[in-house]
Amino acid sequence: MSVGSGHIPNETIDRLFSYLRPLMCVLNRGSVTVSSRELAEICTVNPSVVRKDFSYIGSLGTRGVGYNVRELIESIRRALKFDNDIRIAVVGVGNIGRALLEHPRFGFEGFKIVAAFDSSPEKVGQTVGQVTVEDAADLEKRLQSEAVQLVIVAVPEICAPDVARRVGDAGVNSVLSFTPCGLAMPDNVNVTSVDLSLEMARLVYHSCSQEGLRIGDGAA
Amino acid sequence: MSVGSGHIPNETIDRLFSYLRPLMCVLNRGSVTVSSRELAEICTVNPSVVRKDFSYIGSLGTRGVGYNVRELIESIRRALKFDNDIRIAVVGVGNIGRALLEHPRFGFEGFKIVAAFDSSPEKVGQTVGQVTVEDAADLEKRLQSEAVQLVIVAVPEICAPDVARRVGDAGVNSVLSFTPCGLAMPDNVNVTSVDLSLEMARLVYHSCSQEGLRIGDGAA
DNA sequence: TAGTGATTGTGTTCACATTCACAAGCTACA
DNA sequence: TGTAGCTTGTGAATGTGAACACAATCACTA
Ligand SMILES: NC(=O)c1ccc[n+]([C@@H]2O[C@H](COP(=O)([O-])OP(=O)(O)OC[C@H]3O[C@@H](n4cnc5c(N)ncnc54)[C@H](O)[C@@H]3O)[C@@H](O)[C@H]2O)c1
Ligand SMILES: NC(=O)c1ccc[n+]([C@@H]2O[C@H](COP(=O)([O-])OP(=O)(O)OC[C@H]3O[C@@H](n4cnc5c(N)ncnc54)[C@H](O)[C@@H]3O)[C@@H](O)[C@H]2O)c1
Repeated sequence: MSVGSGHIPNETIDRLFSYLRPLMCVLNRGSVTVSSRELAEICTVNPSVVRKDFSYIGSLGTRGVGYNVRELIESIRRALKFDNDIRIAVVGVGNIGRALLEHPRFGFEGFKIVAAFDSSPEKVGQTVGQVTVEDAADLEKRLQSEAVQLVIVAVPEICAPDVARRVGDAGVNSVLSFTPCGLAMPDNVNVTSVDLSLEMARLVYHSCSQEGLRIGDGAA
Repeated sequence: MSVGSGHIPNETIDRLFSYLRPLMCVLNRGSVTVSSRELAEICTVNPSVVRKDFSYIGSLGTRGVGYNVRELIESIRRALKFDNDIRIAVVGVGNIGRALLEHPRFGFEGFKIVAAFDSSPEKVGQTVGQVTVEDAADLEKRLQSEAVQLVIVAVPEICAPDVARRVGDAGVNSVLSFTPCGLAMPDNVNVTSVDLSLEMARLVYHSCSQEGLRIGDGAA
């Protein structure tokens, strides 16, 4: 019972994606193979974690040698259903929306922003990044005609629930929201909220907690 | 053995923070108490999760009644070491940095951006949000004089490792980075990277996975 | 072809987090 | 005062991922 027959843990999914960037570096460096130890070092994880992660998507390595970098990248993308570019739309071209649209890196990583929407007449018609901002009134229709797979919601908090509902109705089932409020969504729609406040609170908490650990560091 | 004598699970820390926003709403609504069932419903978690989370920071509820909202907020903030405003600096006032500086919500949530830095002469001297952009050359000195607890790094990828190192040297031990590359940091510095690509990849993966589950939804 | 050194793949063990179930304890009311 | 109806707090069971150790397997060399 090997090749991806069963179920892949959530944490493994995340790590599989996070291996892609370092692997591209290794590939550009000219290496043909990479060992679990080396990759683990780059990603600061345990080597056995790397091996077990790869074991979920099949036996890709050669004992005594390591993993073929090119094959590995290919297999990870396949496992993550990341073969083709992911088609994205941005709703709300304010500070955040603009930053996303002008961010060139997404294009290199397999994400393609195919449309942007705003309700403000001033914004509609502007070209930002690779796309021209469209009127939010046409949202549903255009999401379908552009075969959008994922929508990034970057509108003011008060509008977010309404926008999210419309996105869901249009048949898109992945939403990345920048408003930390909970968006009521049907079961078939996955929502993730980017909550910077939470990240910051966590960081500060952990820094404070380890404060007490700095004991006995007198010069020895 | 009750009141926060032991160790609080990481997941609980995250959830405790995430309860704060809904609790503020409940408070503004005028409710004096809230039950674990009600709060769980708002946050879409299991009620027993809520109760166990609160049990880690002491016995705060009244059986048969629920939790006093005001006391609860107070206790959570205390447990998270969130009594005073967290002092933050932003390095790199580009698209992302500007969005953060102009975001008013952070102020209401207990985060205070006390300084911003950029290396571009055009940016230095500009006032964005509540602060005036300073020259990045003064970074270390100013981080210390402003008693900054957390630095948000929003500079181009190529500069990030250098900026991070300087921040660490200045004695700040919490860094929130927008570059997804791994930043080598001493052990006493906590780094979190905001990786939107990862979030998007995860969303799409899970949407694709549950595709096969839509079986037998013929009109019944 | 046999021996050596290196690395993968995985069964097992361990640690942590979620869920469940229920006794303990509070309020309200007659 | 006693009873009924909730809701909390928590021990125990369950589920899930991480760490570990080691046999299986490969390339290389003589
Ligand atoms: N800026 C930050 O650093 C930051 C941090 C955390 C969370 N957020 C959240 O992200 C969201 C966006 O932030 P921002 O700073 O870009 O806000 P912003 O005010 O700069 O931009 C919002 C944009 O949405 C447009 N808009 C409003 N209603 C709309 C609708 N119904 N349909 C389409 N477009 C609509 C507006 O015209 C505007 O262009 C907000 O909810 C904010 O709370 C922002
Ligand atoms: N914009 C996005 O949507 C997005 C998404 C994901 C990640 N990121 C990452 O976030 C970071 C910032 O993105 P951005 O869009 O704001 O970039 P940006 O180019 O708009 O802004 C970068 C700013 O940093 C300043 N800077 C450069 N070197 C500096 C130094 N040594 N010290 C201080 N300031 C310096 C520049 O003058 C500029 O103002 C980048 O690493 C980017 O890859 C951005």
